[in-house]
Amino acid sequence: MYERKILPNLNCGLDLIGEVLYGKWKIRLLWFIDQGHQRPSELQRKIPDATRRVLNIQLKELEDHELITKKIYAVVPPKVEYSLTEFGKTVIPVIAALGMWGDANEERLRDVILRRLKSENN
Amino acid sequence: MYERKILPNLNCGLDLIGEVLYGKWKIRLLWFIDQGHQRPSELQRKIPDATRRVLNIQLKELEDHELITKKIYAVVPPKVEYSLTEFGKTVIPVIAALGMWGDANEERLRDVILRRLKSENN
DNA sequence: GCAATAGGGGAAAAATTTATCCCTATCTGA
DNA sequence: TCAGATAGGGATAAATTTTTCCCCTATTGC
Repeated sequence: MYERKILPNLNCGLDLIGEVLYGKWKIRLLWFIDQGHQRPSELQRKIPDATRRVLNIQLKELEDHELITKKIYAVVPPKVEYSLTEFGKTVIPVIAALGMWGDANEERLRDVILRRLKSENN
Repeated sequence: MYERKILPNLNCGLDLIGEVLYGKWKIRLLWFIDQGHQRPSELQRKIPDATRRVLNIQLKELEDHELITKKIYAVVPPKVEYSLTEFGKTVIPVIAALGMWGDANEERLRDVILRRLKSENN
């Protein structure tokens, strides 16, 4: 496992939430789990751009941070289900706020993001 | 300037907001600018763990994404002031929601984050 | 002349995060 | 018997982000 060399700042609320929500797919994972997509394979189908590997890694981090729990059924073929913890549920409204702002400004955001990409790759 | 090799996903609101808010210091920059700390040196004092260089880079990105504007005064020594655009102001409540959740769960978050760090560096 | 102030930026290194590739199991259905 | 589904993990490469280091501009004050 990778060992951090630079310790994170944990001074204020923004630092703290950043520490648990940063990660390319974490917010989406929480969102889809909340929507009832609890099995790894479902999540992978919902987030096809992520590789299985990263999703597993990020799910593990979410679990370590107590936002989700993992239930492994002793059956074959294996079955696993993730659920939000009570704590995890409290972060959903915050994610919803992020998504709503993004949706409300969809066109403009797409526009400025693409413009910047083009000038980068000028 | 670094040229991306993997294009970002811009499918949903969450992708879009992620694209403009990701960056280790961006949220804090927006927050402090909103609080009235508009000059680069002030922002640097507010965020001492970031180097000048990164703050400049991230401020430039926020500017490209039209969340802030930069005003350069033709004086010596130079004076620069950043302000939120109208668009940028609309994202502040979302950031506030992030910060409030983080503050409300401060102890627990610090606890789980530190626990995970220790087991990583076990 | 030299330091301090205020704001920048290039290049390269280091840190961190993601992606790629390959392997392990077992059961079901064709 | 072979393909596919289900879940997982190690090793390594590649991508991306952040840090480090060093340099530049111009004026004011001593």
